[in-house]
Amino acid sequence: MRIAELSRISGVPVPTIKYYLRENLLPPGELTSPNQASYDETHLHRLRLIRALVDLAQVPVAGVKDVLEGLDSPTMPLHDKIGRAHRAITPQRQLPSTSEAHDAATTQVQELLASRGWSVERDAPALNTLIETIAALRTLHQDHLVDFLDSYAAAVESFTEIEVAAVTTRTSSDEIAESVIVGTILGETLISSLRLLAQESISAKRWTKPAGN
Amino acid sequence: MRIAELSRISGVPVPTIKYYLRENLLPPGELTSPNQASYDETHLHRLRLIRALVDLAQVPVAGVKDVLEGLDSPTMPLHDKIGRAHRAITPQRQLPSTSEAHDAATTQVQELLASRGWSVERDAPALNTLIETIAALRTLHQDHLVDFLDSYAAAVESFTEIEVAAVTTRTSSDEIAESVIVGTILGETLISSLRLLAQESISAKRWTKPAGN
DNA sequence: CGTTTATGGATACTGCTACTATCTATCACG
DNA sequence: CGTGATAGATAGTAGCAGTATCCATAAACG
Repeated sequence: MRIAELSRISGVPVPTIKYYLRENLLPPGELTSPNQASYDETHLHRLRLIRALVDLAQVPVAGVKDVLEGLDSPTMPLHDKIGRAHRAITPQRQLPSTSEAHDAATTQVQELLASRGWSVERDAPALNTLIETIAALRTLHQDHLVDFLDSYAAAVESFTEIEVAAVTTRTSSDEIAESVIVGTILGETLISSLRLLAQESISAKRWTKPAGN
Repeated sequence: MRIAELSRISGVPVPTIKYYLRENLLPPGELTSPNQASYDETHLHRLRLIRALVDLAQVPVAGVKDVLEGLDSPTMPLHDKIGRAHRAITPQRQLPSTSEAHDAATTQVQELLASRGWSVERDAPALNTLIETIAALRTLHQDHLVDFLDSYAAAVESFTEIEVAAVTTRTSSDEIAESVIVGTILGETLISSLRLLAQESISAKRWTKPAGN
């Protein structure tokens, strides 16, 4: 198919497709002549993947590029591909000169990892975010959430087990990487939406009738 | 305290504080003379809240403004304040002309809500995101995650119960609104980080040794 | 009491991201 | 053969989140 059809089916404007081609998010079509290329199902699929990551999961284009480079690599270990996905959805934060709250949070996180038996690299992108978030919650006098950290972690673990189980049902090793990455990134969007819906439902029941400010 | 000290303690540059003042994210200090104002603990706290939402939770400044306006309103029902928080973290998406996948996803979500007994407004911001995400997952041939939607929802419900329990331990109705909003927004960051850590740990165990790419 | 430094308020400018628009030289198609 | 689409290159745009500059004061210091 030509670019116009690709655009029509995917709903992505032609100039945007050209932009993705320029940025190497999308591999070039097969040139049939100096100014004619033909695109196929793989391009359509890739384009849909890009839009899902950008629109739904709010991943910046540069991050999508990293993720896709990982997916396209035949030699990169899956664990490293996952690392790219994680980095794509956890913005790099500059470390803020160890404060008191920061140190306390670091300790708590270390304890949590130990008690749960989670082993992660010390420069895992999410580690910093978790520490900063806990420190922020404490500084904002919202310790109550932090007190339940362990329950949260337990519930989260059940998520991840579900996910791993889901992924391992797909045995084709070609597909498993994309499955994991999409699951990681879009799964986050999915869970987040579910959480907000659950919250709205509970909030409606609890705080619309008794006018509790 | 003066602006320089506010800046020093919070780590936020003076020009940025001025920017937040301009945008009415931060209430003006008390003027002691035409060009001198003094700020207090409430300004510091508000500033920290802004930074947490902006830096940690990636909420756009305009969204933070909405959320804070809600928090500052003495008359707005809590449920509406929560609505503002939800809108702040779910970017408005333009609906993409009902497609086949979209319709199927809509049906599935309706069934989920019914089976879980969740009652939400039909224009809840998260509803659309959930539907779009499910549609995208199916279009990308990643149905496996969607198949576990109910398990996800169950686990998510346990989150929210934890949260509600945590919040209700704080009875001061003045504080409850901020608690809920901060819990909603930073809680998302917290859960997301935990999930990534759990995933990394599992991924390390599963896919670094057997080179399973 | 004069000089240096900081401040409030207003306006302008910047860097970054994610596109859009335009242009040119083909090329396909009726 | 003429109309319209296309690849590829270059330039321009809108929105966001700050930064920078300026001015007229006011505080702090010697």
